Amino acid sequence: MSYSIGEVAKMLDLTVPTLRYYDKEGLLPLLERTESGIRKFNDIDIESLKIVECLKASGMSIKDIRTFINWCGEGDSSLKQRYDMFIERKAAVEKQIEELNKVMETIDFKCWYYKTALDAGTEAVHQQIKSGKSI
Amino acid sequence: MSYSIGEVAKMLDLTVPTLRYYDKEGLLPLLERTESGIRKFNDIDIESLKIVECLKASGMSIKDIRTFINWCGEGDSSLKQRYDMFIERKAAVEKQIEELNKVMETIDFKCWYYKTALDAGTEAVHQQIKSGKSI
DNA sequence: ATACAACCTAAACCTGACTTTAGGTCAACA
DNA sequence: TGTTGACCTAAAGTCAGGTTTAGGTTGTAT
Repeated sequence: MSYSIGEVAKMLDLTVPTLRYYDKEGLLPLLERTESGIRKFNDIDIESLKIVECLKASGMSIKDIRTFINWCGEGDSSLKQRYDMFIERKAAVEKQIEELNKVMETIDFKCWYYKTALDAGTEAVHQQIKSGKSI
Repeated sequence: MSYSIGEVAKMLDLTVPTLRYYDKEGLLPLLERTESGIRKFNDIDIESLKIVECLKASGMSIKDIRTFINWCGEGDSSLKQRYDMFIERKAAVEKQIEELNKVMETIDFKCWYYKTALDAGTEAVHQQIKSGKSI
């Protein structure tokens, strides 16, 4: 099976220019073309793009993703680098989740704060001792 | 207690120019100054900045944070908007955590994939049926 | 044959969130 | 009194990650 750039854009919820940009940035080094120069994506390209999206969602830059893609093209000699990179990504994502959990606590407090204020009709319900300007 | 911009930068792990930028962007509307124009941060400003950081970490833009800050200055008439905003933020953060958990699954798989490949000395250990290019 | 959508490139443009630069003021210490 | 470090502003610069534009080609349906 092979897909046009427009089909892939729909499948992965990306725009056509974004896919061209990724290609230009070297994230699709093995992408094939028709004789007339039209890109032909196969299932492995789609899987690669899903990994690219995963790495992007983990907070990696395009430049660092390209480094990884290049390692993939170098074969077994880069296995250690690639392993280390995923271990590092794991730690980074764990840290982000932790951070978001802390953010959630604050947001949950604010939801309660504004719900009670809204029920009371006024934020003054929360001004026990400390008064004055506040968000 | 009041603090200089440099002290606040250290306390919140921000740069001095970033704090000036936030001020210029209207995130600190009640910030006081000395007669000679030097910024004087008090404890409530610090708390406000912590909320700004929380909202930023939840994925909000400076522009939208300013809108919220402006609502805070409008008093009780904006309670509903502020409540709704936090409910929306809660949903947004939940979605991000969910997304990161999916990302984690893929990364965990890749950690396993590369660990076994590394132990075997070659990625070929994973090529059972489908062979060819792959990341 | 002709239209029309989908494809192509190169290059310019855009946005957000800062950072850097340039030129100046202020406050405390020796 | 001088000098040093921290403060100030306005304006320009930076960077990532795309998006838009302009001009052109391709392929399929009528």
